[in-house]
Amino acid sequence: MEARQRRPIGRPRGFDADEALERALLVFWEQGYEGASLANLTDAMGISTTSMYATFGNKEELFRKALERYTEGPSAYLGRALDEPTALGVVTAIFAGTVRTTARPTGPNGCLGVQGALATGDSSRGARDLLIAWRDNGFSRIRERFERAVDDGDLPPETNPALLARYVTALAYGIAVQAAGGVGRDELQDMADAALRNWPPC
Amino acid sequence: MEARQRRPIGRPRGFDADEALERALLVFWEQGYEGASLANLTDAMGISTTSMYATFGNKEELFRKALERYTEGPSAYLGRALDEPTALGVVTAIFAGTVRTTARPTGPNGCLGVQGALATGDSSRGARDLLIAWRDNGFSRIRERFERAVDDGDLPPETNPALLARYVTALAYGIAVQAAGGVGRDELQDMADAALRNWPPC
DNA sequence: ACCCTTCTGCAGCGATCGATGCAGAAAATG
DNA sequence: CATTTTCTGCATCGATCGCTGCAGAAGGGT
Repeated sequence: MEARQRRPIGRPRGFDADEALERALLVFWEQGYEGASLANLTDAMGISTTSMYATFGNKEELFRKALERYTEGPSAYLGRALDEPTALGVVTAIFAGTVRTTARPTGPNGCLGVQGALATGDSSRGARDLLIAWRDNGFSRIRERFERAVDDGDLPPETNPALLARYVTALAYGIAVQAAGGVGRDELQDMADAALRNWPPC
Repeated sequence: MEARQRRPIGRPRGFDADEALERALLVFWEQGYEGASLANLTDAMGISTTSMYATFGNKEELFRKALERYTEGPSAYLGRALDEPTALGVVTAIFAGTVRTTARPTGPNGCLGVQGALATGDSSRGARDLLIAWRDNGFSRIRERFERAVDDGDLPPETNPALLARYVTALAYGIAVQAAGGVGRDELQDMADAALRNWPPC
């Protein structure tokens, strides 16, 4: 069989779908799902609504794909953090990644997974539930990493991994909320450093 | 002078403005500023849009008044917490109040001051900025309380009150985000208790 | 009685919401 | 060349958005 078709049949796309999705991600990140209108999105993406619907489906599907891109891009620090050899290293990397991603010198502040659709009307419940599942997935991965740390003897055997994961995610979400309100990167990093001086906290 | 006019001039209101505002508060709390449409609000309030505009001004003013009601009602625990004699007592009360208010057996979950308008479109920037100021006010009151605790010798003199206040508010916002996602009251309270076992954390 | 003031119900305002139908353009295929 | 497939630009859809004009109702003052 062939390695890959040279070009797909039919008229080729007149824009870069990846770059368009990146632009859409930035709009969702800054304005939230409900605050981002189709006009906002397509303007930023540089395409017509027709092209958007043909390529991405609809607004909710576009949001879902933007969230995937966010997970593999700005939020990819989580996966790397979980590979740190110690629980302390994991949490240090999580907090550093959270601060770096949510309080940025340019671009949107805050976390898409938090502010994208935290409280919504009925018509946006799909996006809201999607983010709830996204956050829950992050929590579960951290909890499982702490379970392994307990098994490794890295964390004391009496540690409650779920409780500890709740603590870490809560602090990370709190950092994201503060960053969304304009609190600066240095102040948030100092706070995270201070919180890490007591580890494990419970 | 008289104690009070018996009745104001003109046709009297056909509804209880306080109760209508309470209903509006619940809608904003659950659906956010952008997710709460005028139809949602007036339906819940049991009045017409005309009466709403005559009584409260417009949607943004209604939100402002609902936030005031929230501050003096569900969020009033903050003021009481700051009156606790020790910094540890203050933080314990703040966390307990946050958990109790954001993870409720009935009614909206989460914190209006966080999820009411965290990321919005341009047309809702007023509500967003209002909540940023609301959160900043809470932060400042906690920071000032910690400054006093340092002066009192209740907290070590090398304590950074602003940093500590960032930590407390971050954890509280994190609790609110988790509660908005459906995390239960007991689990959040256990986490807060565990975090308090190390105090001050920095 | 009469006027004045305030509130309510109905209807509808222009604008924007997310989403589509359709004709033609741009490519591969034959 | 003609055919097929896919994508684009234009125009627009019905629904909903926040909001308001207006006539009449419901009270007080004189």
